[in-house]
Amino acid sequence: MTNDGGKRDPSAKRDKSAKRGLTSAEKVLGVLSLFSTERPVWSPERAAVRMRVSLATGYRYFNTLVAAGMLEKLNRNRYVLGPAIVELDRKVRAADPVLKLAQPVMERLLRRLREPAAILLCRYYRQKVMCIHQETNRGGEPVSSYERGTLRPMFRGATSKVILAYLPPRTIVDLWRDHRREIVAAGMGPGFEDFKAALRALRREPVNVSSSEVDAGRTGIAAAIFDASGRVNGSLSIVLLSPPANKRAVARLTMAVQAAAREIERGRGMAPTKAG
Amino acid sequence: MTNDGGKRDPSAKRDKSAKRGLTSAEKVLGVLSLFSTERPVWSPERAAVRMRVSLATGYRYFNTLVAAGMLEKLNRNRYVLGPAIVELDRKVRAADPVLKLAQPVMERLLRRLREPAAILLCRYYRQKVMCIHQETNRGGEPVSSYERGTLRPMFRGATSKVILAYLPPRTIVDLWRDHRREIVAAGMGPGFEDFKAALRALRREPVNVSSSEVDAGRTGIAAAIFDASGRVNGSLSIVLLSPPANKRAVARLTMAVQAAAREIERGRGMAPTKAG
DNA sequence: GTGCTAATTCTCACATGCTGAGAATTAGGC
DNA sequence: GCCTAATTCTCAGCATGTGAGAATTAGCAC
Repeated sequence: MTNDGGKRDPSAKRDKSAKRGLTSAEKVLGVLSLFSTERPVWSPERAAVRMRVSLATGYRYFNTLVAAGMLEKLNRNRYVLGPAIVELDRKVRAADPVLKLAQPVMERLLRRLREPAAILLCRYYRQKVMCIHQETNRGGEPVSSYERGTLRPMFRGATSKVILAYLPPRTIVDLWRDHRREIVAAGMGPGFEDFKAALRALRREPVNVSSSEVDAGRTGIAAAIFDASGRVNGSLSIVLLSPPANKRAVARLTMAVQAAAREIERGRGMAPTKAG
Repeated sequence: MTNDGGKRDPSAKRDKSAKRGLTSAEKVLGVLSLFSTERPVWSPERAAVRMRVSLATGYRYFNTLVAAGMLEKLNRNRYVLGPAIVELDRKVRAADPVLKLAQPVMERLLRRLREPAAILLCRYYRQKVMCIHQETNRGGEPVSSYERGTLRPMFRGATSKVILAYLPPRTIVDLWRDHRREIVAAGMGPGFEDFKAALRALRREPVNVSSSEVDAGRTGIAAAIFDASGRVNGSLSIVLLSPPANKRAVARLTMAVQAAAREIERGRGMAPTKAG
């Protein structure tokens, strides 16, 4: 799904999974990850080649995805991601307790800001950080790169680093194994011990402030959000579109984002619908 | 996906599809439609019972969906729809040319309105109408029932009726077959000829105005949006939260929504990315 | 309309791999 | 660190997914 070139989820069992071929349903679902912003339209033929299946099977896959609404036939030979996805995301939003809690807090936080900024709610997803919700005091456009569903780099930017700092040890090990190069480039190397030390350092500050690490000229001020059992759930961050005026301004925003994160945490507790 | 109780897509071949059982991938995808706003959390066991498969297979289905990111394990026994859906919807939005064109038009249209209102962009989807985008001049909350991904009834409300009016004959026949009761209740019966006459009547007006058909006290003013080959693509509508002041106000809004729809249509033409 | 070509479905035989039942194992909670 | 429920594993049997190619359909040009 992450379009990372077909690399399997590294948090899955690493021992035997490599051997066994993909199940049929996995291959069908895999078709969805062919679709990207750069290449939003696919034909069954081209997909069949990419998935290493016959043309007939390519059509079979597309047909079952179309039947599920996950794909939509634009016209002869041209398919795009389908409306079922839109409907599903609505359900995801409706079922997300953190989003529900965070939204009003984010709106309130934004209203207190005088400078052009965006407030971001993000979470960890597959060795990256995904934007869940954005509030902005501009006409939307200038910060559109942070909209819901966008992925951000794991090791750069306050939004990500504040999550990274608190990820469970297993995940940290996996990240080191899979992204050593990137970690070193971000100044958290060169060894695993250095990386862990960098994370400890991040944990010492309640809020992370980073400038121009993702987008030039932008400053992120981020606080982690924890769930009831103390695990990191995501992050809340203020993204300033232009460099902050002075130290005092940064201090003020630091306080504000931290307070907002704590407020979101306070709202949790009531368990969502019970599963049977 | 529409949660319509497992009813199959009626636009599919109706002759032989009934006989053959579901393919494996179809069943896996079918699991996703168990999740709803009312019941957002499922266990593999309960899903296995609902899908008429063994417990082991229930776990297998959940595992492949989790591997694809379509489901996420909250904790032991509790699964929710996963972040891959969020990521996919981002791609859907990025690939939607109508949305891209409509958004600025909708913002501009909204700014011209003095009264509390929402502007809706909608489309046909599986015998219903789905909201694709919403712009509102209130604090979001009071019109939240129209947010992206929401389904609206096919035969009530201006937003839907203006689409219904131009659906292809095949679809109309299917709708009559599957929703006769509802159509009659909406005053478009009692016979198929009456239904077709009602649609003709709708087509005679460029804009449809309906009051309190979906939500009490609300008025919808909607215009159809057509694609380059003249097929109905969706609808643009103004939803007034309180009854309009007078006839003149309605006439003004009618003009405005129609002009906006034409503006969106004018923007199309440039073909999206070519498929291979 | 008529014909052309490419897209799409169909047929069928084969073997892959999905399935259910139950045993074995793992993991949370007290 | 126990205990019970959750989850995975094993395995045999057969349903069904698969590829190759033929048959059909649908869009498009003239």
